[in-house]
Amino acid sequence: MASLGELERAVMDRLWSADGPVAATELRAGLADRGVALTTVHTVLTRLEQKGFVTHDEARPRRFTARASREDHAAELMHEVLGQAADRQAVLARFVGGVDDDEARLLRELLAGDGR
Amino acid sequence: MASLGELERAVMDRLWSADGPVAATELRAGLADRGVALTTVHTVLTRLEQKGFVTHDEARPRRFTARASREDHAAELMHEVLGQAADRQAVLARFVGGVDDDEARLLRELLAGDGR
DNA sequence: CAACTCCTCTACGTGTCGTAGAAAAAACTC
DNA sequence: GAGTTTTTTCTACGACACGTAGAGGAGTTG
Repeated sequence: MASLGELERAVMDRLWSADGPVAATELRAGLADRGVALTTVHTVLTRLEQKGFVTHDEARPRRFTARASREDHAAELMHEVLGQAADRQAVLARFVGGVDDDEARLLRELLAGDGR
Repeated sequence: MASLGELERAVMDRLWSADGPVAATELRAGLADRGVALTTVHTVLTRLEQKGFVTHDEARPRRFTARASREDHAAELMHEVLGQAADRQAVLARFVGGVDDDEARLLRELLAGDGR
């Protein structure tokens, strides 16, 4: 379960917030508060690509895109955690026990739709 | 979100499988395949305590216990992931979309119980 | 082609984790 | 209770991940 560092997460956040591919320079601008060098951004992007979270096109100022949406990523993580558990039912029971009312309602609706 | 290393996870697994507190020597025996030294086990236990995953009693061959059950731990992780998401509804939707039939059935039952 | 921008390669510092020895502290044995 | 064994603590080191970025080459632009 490859996980993300501080800066890596920050970069992913920008990529997720953007709609469409983003160039390294733009990403760097978005991270201005951190004052990181452009090469740093590149390094992080390379690592994120190795981890499979990011892709880039072939155009020349390279443009980077998150592979999965922020929500898909979170949902995938949840599935990973669940998948690694031996007793999934027990985990789900505890998980459901911890969701608040609104979320429980939403879950019920989501599950009601398809009569599987 | 403190995460676990390879050996740390192995130790947690033993603690979770055991019913009741376990001494370091017993843990080491359970990890015989790895051939780790007893001091290594102690180091790992100390770190796991620092991370809040483990407690020990005051009896003299110290006995260690996992703070949360395996299932609680997994459920907590899932909540952590969900909690960090901005749009929880979207995450839940995708999560539900990915569960298999059995799990969906179970979830429906779990949610049907309380008419919140 | 000269100047500029962008990308890749390489590298270093720091923190975490697996690993364990040395030595203190406690327990056990006669 | 002195000697021996077990347990615990303290300290340390190598490997690897991650934040960080310089050097230098590749590509773009005027």
